[in-house]
Amino acid sequence: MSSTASLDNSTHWADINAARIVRERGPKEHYTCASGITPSGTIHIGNFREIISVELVARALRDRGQNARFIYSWDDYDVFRKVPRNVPNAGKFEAYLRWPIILVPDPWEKESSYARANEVELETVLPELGVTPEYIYQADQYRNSGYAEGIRTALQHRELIRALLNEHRTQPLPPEWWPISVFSSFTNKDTTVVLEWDGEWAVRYRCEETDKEETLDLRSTGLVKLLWRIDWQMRWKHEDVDFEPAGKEHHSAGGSFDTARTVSQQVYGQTPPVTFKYDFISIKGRGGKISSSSGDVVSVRDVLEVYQPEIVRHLFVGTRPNAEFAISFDLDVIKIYEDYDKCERIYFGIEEVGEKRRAKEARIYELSQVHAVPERAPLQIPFRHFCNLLQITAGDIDRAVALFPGTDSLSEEELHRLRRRGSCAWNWINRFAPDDFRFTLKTGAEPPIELSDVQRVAVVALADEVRDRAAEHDEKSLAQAIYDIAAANGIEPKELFQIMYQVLVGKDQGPRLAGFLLTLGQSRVEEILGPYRTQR
RNA sequence: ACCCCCUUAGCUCAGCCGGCAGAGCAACGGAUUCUUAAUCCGUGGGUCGCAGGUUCGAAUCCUGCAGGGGGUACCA
Repeated sequence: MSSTASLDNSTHWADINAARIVRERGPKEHYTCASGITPSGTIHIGNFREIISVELVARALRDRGQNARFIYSWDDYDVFRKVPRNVPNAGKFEAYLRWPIILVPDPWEKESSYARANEVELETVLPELGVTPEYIYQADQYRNSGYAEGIRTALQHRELIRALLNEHRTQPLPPEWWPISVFSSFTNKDTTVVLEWDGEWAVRYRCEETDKEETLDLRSTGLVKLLWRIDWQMRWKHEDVDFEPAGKEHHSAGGSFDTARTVSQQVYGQTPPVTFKYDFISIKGRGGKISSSSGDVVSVRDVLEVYQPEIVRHLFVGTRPNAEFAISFDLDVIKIYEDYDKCERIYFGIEEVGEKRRAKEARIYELSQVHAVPERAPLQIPFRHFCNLLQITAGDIDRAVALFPGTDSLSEEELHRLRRRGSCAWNWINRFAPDDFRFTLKTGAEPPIELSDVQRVAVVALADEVRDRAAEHDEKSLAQAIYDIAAANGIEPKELFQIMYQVLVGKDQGPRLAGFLLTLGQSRVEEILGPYRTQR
C-alpha cells in the first residue's frame, strides 16, 4: 500500500477527489460517500459506474488514513411505472402499476418482491468485485417513518421549494402541488391527491380510484414519500453525505443536481456534497450474438462472463469519470487483457518505464485489485494463448492451465485467478470471438481427409518427427524441421501448413504450427496423425 | 435557451493544479521459407482547433471565437 506522502502527489482522479473531500468538508471523524439507484430493473453496467466511482473514492480516502462510510441507498419505495420486457407473465403485472416496487411480487418467484429480486442480483455480484457498501433500504426507512422529520421539513418549506423548482421550469408548478406523494392504503397505488397538511404530522389525502379519504400521521404510517427531487437532499441531510457523484443527465443547469444544491442548502441547511459528473458507458461487439438474459441490458454479471473482476475494475479505474467509454466484447477484449497484464508488469518492475508513468500505472494497479495487491508478480497467461489452450483441452480449464509452463508451483490464490481468466477466455471464444479464432481439435477417430500421396508422406514424416524427437525440439527448431520436411518432399511450405491445419483442426489456418504441435504433445499428435500412416 | 465535454501524428487516444509533445495501431525501410488484427528490428510523421491574455516558460491556467458531441428544462 502506498504511503500517504506519495498519495498526496497522486494524479489519480480518485485520490484527487479524496483530497478535495477532506479539504472542502473539513476534518471529520468519518466521511460519508453515497451512491444509490432505483431497483426498478436489472442494474446494468452503466449504473455500475456510479457504484465503482464511489467505492474508489472511499478507498482513496481510507488509503490516506481517513474513515470512510460507503452507503448505497436502494430506492425500493419507487413506483412501478411500466412492466419491463424481460418479465415473465407480463400481462399479470399490469395490475401492479403505480404500486411501490417493494410490494410488487418477484416475477421469478424467488425473492420477496420485484425490487428485492433486482437488489439481490446486484448485491450478490458486487463482493466479487471488491465492492461492499452498507445498504440502506429506503422502503424500510419510509415505512418505519425514519424520514418523518425530513418530510415535515419539506412540507414546512413547500412554497420555497416550489419557487426554487419554478426557477428552471417552463410551466410553473400548480397551486395544489405538494413536495410529497402518497400511496393509497386502499389500493397501494400512488394515484392520490394530497388535500391538506395540519402544519405538523397529519396529512390528508384522497384516493382517486376509490374516492375514499384518509388522514395519515407521518410518525406512524409510511405511505408518504418525498418527491424524487427532494428525497435526494433529504437523504444528504439524513446521512450527512460528503460525497456523491451523479450521471451527466443530472449535471446540467436546471437539472436535478443543480436544483438539489439550492434546496439542500435553503431547505435542509445542508451543504451539498462534493460531486463529479460521470459519463455514460456503451457496449461494443455484442450485436446479434446473444440475447442477454435480461433483455438488451448488459448487467454487471454479463461483463464478468468475459472480464476478470480486477480487469472490470481496471477499465473504470483507468478511465476518467467524465469520459465516455465502451465495454467491448469483440477483438478489443484481447487488447484490454494485454493492457492489464502490462500494467501489472509495470507495477512489479518487470517492465521498465519512466517514473511518472510507473507511479501512475502502479496506483491504477492498486485500485484495480479486488483485495490486497498480490505479494509477488502473478504468472501471466496471455488471454489469446489461453484461448488456444482451452480449445486444445475442449474447455477443461485445469488441463489448459497445466499446459502452460510454470503453473505447477502456484498458490491456491494464484490458481484461482488463472481459472477465472480461463473461464472468461472460454466464454469469450464460444460466444464472442470471430470464427477465425475458433477451432475444434480432431480426435483421430473421424475419417482421415483426402490427401495426395506426396501430401500423405509429408504428414507422416512430420508425425514421425514429433513422435520420435519432440523432446529435443523447441518451437524454433521444430519450425525448421517442418520446412525441411516440406523441402524433402517437394511441396511448398505453405501447402504443408494448410494440410496440417486441415488434418488437425479441419481449417486452412490455426495457431502457429510448431508451438501448437509441442503444446498438443506427442501422444495427442500421434492420435490424430497416426491414422495417416496406414491410409492408402 | 441554458449547462457540460471534446478538438493533440493518417486513425484511436494519453498527457491538463505550467518545465524538452507521447503511446498503440496504420505508413515506410529491413529481417523472418508460418498464421488465427503474424513476429522481430528500425524510420518518418504534429502551427497541440483559431485569436488574444497571464507567465522567465502554456497542449496544460484565463478570456473570446469556431466546429463537433452530449445533457437539461415534463416524470422519476
